[in-house]
Amino acid sequence: MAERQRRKPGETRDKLMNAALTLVGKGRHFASLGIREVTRQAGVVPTSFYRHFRNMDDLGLQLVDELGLVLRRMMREARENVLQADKLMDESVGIFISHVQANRSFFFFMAQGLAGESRAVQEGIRSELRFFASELANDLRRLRLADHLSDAELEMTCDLIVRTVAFSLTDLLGVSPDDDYQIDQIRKRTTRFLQLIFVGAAHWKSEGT
Amino acid sequence: MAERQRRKPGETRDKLMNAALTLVGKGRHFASLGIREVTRQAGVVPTSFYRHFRNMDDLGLQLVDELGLVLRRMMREARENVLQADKLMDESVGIFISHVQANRSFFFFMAQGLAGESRAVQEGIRSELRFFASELANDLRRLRLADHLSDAELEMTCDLIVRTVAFSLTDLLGVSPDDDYQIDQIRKRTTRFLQLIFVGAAHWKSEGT
DNA sequence: TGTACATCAGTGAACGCGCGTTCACTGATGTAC
DNA sequence: TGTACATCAGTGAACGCGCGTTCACTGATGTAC
Repeated sequence: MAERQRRKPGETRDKLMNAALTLVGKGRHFASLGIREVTRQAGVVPTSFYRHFRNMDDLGLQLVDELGLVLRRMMREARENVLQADKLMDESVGIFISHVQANRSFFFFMAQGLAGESRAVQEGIRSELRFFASELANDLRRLRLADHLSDAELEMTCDLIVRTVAFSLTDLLGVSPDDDYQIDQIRKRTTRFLQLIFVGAAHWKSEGT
Repeated sequence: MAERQRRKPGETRDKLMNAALTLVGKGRHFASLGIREVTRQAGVVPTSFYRHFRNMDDLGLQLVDELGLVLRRMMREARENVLQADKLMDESVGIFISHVQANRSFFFFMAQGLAGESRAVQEGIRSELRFFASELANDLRRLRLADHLSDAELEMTCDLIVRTVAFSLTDLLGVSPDDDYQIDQIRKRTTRFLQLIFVGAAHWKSEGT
């Protein structure tokens, strides 16, 4: 081949990152991927890898950054579409699930990375989740859905919500993307979890804990 | 070497499983471990591996079984020690944390396996968690702490509790085992999560959801 | 506008190494008679 | 109790292969004058 070199800048870089994601999406664990394997999947010579990444950990870190973008897009869509407070949970969970379906590989990567080999990747994903929780807290304040909670209590509630949704992610990824019945079960269960947490938050103060 | 062959039956098998766990405990991901690496750590010749396991996945499956024993021991201890209902959560979380500290490698393996490469390992761990949740439901019934909840509601609550604790596991494993301050923070946060869930469960019915 | 040069992303060949797996062999233990 | 044999967990040598990484090279693009 070797037809054209130096196409659009960053093209090969993207190809490599997508190749890694593709392999992860096929069920491989990121920690077990090799450089030659990724370049092969990307249709690129092995040496090209080093033009863009120092090693696989480095590629992982850059995937975390892209993951951040995916999460932010999801958040934006949720904010735009959730207008009525009473449907907040239903719709948010729905948006979450549809984004997971549309970016399955990314979310596989995220689920793997939480207990992954690279401490840096782990920290990156964790900090994305923290950011997510704090944005959620802002939104709930804005919608005046948490007026009776102190900042610390609201933060705790949002933290628990994000964790619960993140755990549902592993349910979702364990099921075929075509299995609508199972996916709907997960959707319902996740929604009920969130409702339970909200009921808890609503009555938190009255317990005097 | 080759001093003695055929010592206690299963001795080498245990050595291999412990070697894999040790490597995982050192931060390696199970999916990236190799047969030669594990046998090296175990101080055993590579060919010995095949006397006990077909491949690394097989070893992983057998680790899941042992993990089950660890979890059952933990459950038993919790049942023996939690006598007063009002300290139930505090003490249970304490027992959980001390067992994680005592079996760190096992819990690393568990956290990794939930989003792991082998579908079988994943299913095994998931089913351990389900079992745990159903045992918890039994206990809460027995202690008459869930009288106002239907079976389905109680099951949901216990599921959420187990998930929350499992997620705290990843917090715990991300922190040095000597960092008492951070561990105490995690302990407190987890306890508060559980309290929030309990408050939610206590007021669930009154919402008419 | 044209020319000279630096930069940079791609290439293919080559390296030494560790990997998973096979094989035939060894000797201790368990079992049948 | 003794003997013959099957079984089984260990061993070390050997295999071919794919791995990560290096190197010198190529040619397109960007930049200075």
